[in-house]
Amino acid sequence: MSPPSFESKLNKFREACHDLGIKATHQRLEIFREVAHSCEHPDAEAVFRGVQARLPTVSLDTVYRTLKLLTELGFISTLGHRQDSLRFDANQAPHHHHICIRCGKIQDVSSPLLDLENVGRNVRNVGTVQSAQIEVRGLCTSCANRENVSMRA
Amino acid sequence: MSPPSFESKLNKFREACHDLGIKATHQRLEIFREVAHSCEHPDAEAVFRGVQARLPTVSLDTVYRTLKLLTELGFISTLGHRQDSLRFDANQAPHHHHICIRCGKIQDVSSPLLDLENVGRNVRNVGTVQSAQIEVRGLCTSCANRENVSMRA
DNA sequence: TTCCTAATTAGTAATCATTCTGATTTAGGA
DNA sequence: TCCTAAATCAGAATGATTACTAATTAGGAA
Repeated sequence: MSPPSFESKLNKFREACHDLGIKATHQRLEIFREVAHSCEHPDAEAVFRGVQARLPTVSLDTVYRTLKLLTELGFISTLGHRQDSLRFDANQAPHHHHICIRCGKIQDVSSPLLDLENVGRNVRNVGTVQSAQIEVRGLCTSCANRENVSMRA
Repeated sequence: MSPPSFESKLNKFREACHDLGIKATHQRLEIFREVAHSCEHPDAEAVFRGVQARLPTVSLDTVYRTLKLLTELGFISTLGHRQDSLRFDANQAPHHHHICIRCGKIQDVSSPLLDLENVGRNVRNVGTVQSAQIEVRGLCTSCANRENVSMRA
């Protein structure tokens, strides 16, 4: 990320803190800086090590809390989604998954537009393609209907 | 999955065991059956509970080992991939990821063909789309080059 | 600048999915 | 049937993450 773009993000973060009544602490700013300046898609431990160079007394706990906060505020995001546990599937036909963000239901989705060749054509410059998994998140039809009903009430 | 199709898979599994010199134990067959007959995309714990009804002394460890084996042999697959630790990303522009299966390097990939609207059109029947994450796995360019060199040697 | 309170720290411990260990059992070929 | 490596079992260990406590620090409004 380029420096000017980071500075504007930093200011937005300060504003968001102000609006929410939470404090823009050194730790929070440094942790944001660490993630923003890394191209490595670091994990919490790596962020911790990076921030430690500038704030030697920072605690791992603060790093975890702050990464969670930044994610919730939409300033950073996670790669993939947290998996409480790995799930298995005996359907060996090529397909992808739709995961309901309300009830957690997982449905199989197949689509020629999302097939391996199509993905491969779009990824050629970064490397080879062996597999592609698409995780779509949203409301399943029953949760979406329930939402519509409650909105009308 | 329909019963006849499962029986043929079961036979293929027996054959594969024979070919590889590994044993087609009750536990393995029952664990395979459990995943194949479930439409719930179960996790290891759920498979364990299901198999326990038929094999009361089965251990959780065996379930984990067998699910791993079945995955390696290509009889089942996992939803997404195991994350040792969650990784973070400050790039908030819509993009996806290419993960090198050799060195683990993660690269950002963006493509209009893989954007949210396009995905949404293909998923309309199962629910709404809020976000879509694509994880492409393969070799990064440097690992692919190294592979080509060693193949020529 | 002062003050109030949120935030941080250190250190410990809980949690939960997963994997390892060491002893015991068993599949399946001879 | 017998034998042996492979597989299983029960329980302990591991590793990421989260939580707790009590004491300390520091943001930021007045």
